[in-house]
Amino acid sequence: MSARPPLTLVASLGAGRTAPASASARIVESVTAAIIERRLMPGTKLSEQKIADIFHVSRTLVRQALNQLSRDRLVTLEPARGAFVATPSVAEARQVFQVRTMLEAAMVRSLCAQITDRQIAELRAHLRDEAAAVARTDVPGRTRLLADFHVVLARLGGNEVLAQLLADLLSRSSLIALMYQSSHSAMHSQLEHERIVDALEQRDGDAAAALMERHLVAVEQNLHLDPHTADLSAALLPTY
Amino acid sequence: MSARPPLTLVASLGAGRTAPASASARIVESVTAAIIERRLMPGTKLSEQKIADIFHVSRTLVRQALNQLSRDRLVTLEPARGAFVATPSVAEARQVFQVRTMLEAAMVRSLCAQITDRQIAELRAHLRDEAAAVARTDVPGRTRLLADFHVVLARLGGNEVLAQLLADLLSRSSLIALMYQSSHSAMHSQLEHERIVDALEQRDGDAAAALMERHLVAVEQNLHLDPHTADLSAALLPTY
DNA sequence: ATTTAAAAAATTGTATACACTATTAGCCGA
DNA sequence: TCGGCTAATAGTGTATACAATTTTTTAAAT
Repeated sequence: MSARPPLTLVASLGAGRTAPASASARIVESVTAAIIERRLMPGTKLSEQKIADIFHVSRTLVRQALNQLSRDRLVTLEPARGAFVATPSVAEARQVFQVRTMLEAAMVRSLCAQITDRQIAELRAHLRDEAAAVARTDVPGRTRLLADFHVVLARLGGNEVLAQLLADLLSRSSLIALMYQSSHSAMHSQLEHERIVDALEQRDGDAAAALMERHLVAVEQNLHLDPHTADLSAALLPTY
Repeated sequence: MSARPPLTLVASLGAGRTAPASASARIVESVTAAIIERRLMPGTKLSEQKIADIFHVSRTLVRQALNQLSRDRLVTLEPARGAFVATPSVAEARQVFQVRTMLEAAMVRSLCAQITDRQIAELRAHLRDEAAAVARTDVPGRTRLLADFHVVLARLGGNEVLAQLLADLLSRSSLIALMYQSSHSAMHSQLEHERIVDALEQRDGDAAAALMERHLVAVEQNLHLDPHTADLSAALLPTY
C-alpha cells in the first residue's frame, strides 16, 4: 500500500477558486475535479481508507464527502461494497441533456428581458477566454471553460436556485461527455456559444432559446450514445 | 429532558409507501414528512441526540440523515451550532417557483407528444382522489395529493432525472407554502389541474404549457411574499 | 434590577473501536 | 488442471469516546 497507483487526486483544483472551506468540502472538491479532469475514470473504486490517508483525516470525513458526491451522482454507493466513480447509463445521459435543454432554453429566453450591457461584456470576455483555450489546444482548460459558459449564464439571471441546479447537471454532463467520448469539436461548441451571446445582445429571446436548444442537441448527438452497431467485430479483432 | 416537547416525528409516513429501507433513509423520510406535514415548524432546532434517542440509533446515522436533508434544503446546518428546519427566504421562494415554471411548462409540452390514453386515465384517477380530498376538507391529504400531481406528471414522461429534480423542488415548495401561508384555495388548484389534464388529453402542448405556467404563477402570487406593506401598525398595536 | 464575566453543562466535530459483510487466498477433491 | 469449499483478509456499517465549541447557568458588580 505504499505506492498509490491511480489516485493522484491530491493537490488538485485547477484554477485557484474559493477558500479551502471545511475538511469534507475540500475532499468533495478534489474528487469532483479529479473526476471531471478524468484523472479518475468511471468505475474506479474509491476506497475510504486510501482517501483518508491521502487527506490525513479519518474515514468519518471521507464518508461524509462520498455521501455528498453520491447525491451529486458523480459517485455511486454500493451497499457494503463501497464507492465507485459513477458510470452514467445511456438513458441517464439522454435524460440529463433533456432536462438541460428545458432549463437552459427557458433560462436564456428570460435572461434576454433583463440582461445588461455590462453582463454582455462579461460574456464576451468569457468567450475570448474560450476561443484562446481552443486556439492553443489547451484541452483541460477549454473543457472547463466550455462548461463554465453555461454556469456563468445561469448566474447572470440572479437565480441562485437555478444556478445551483445547473451546476450539478453540468458536472454530470462532464462525466457523461468523458464516458461517451464526445466528437463534437470544441471549436464548433465555441462558435455556437458566440451565436447565443449575439442573440442575447440583440435581446432576441426566441432566437437565443432556439440556438441554445440546437446547441445542446448538437452536443448530445455527438456523444456516442447509439448502440455501437457493428463495432463489435472492430472491438474484438486486433487492431494491426 | 425526559419529556420530548416539540418532536413528535416518530411513526410518521402518512400513506404507507415503500419499504423501511436503510436506517438513515428512514430518518430522512420521517423528518421530511414531519416538516411537510408541519409537525416541525421552520426554525426548529433538530438536536442530534434527541433524534438519535427517538429512532434508537447513534448520532452517526442521524448526522448522515441531516446532511442529506441539508442538501435537499429542508434543513440548514449552522457550523458548530446544529441543524434547523430551513426558513426559505422570499427570494429563494420566488426562485424555486421560477425554476418550477421553466421545468414544468417544458415538461407538459413534451409530454403531450408521447402521452398514452392509459396514462391519461391514471391522471384522471389522481384527479378524482384530489377532488375527493378537497370535498371532505382533508387538509393534510389534499395538500399531499395536490403536490403529488406534479410528481406524477413528471414520472409519466419516463425521465427519472427530471422526476427526481422536480420531487426535490416540490418538497421545497411545500415548506415554502407552509411558511408563507398560501391563500390559494385548494379547490382552485384542483380545478387548474383538471384543465391541464384536459389540454394533455387533447394533445395541445402549447395550451398545456400555458395552463401550467398560469397555474404556478397563481400559486406563487397567492403566497404572502410581498412586503406586508402597511401591516406594521396593525402588527405593533395591541389587538383589543 | 440589569449587565457583565466566569464557570458549568450541553452539543457538535472528529477520531477510533468493534461488528458484520464481501473479497481473496489457499486447499482439498474430482 | 480445474472447480468448489473453507479460512483468512480486507473493507464497509455503526457505535462509542474524546476534543472543541457553544449555550446556559451562576454570581458578582455597577
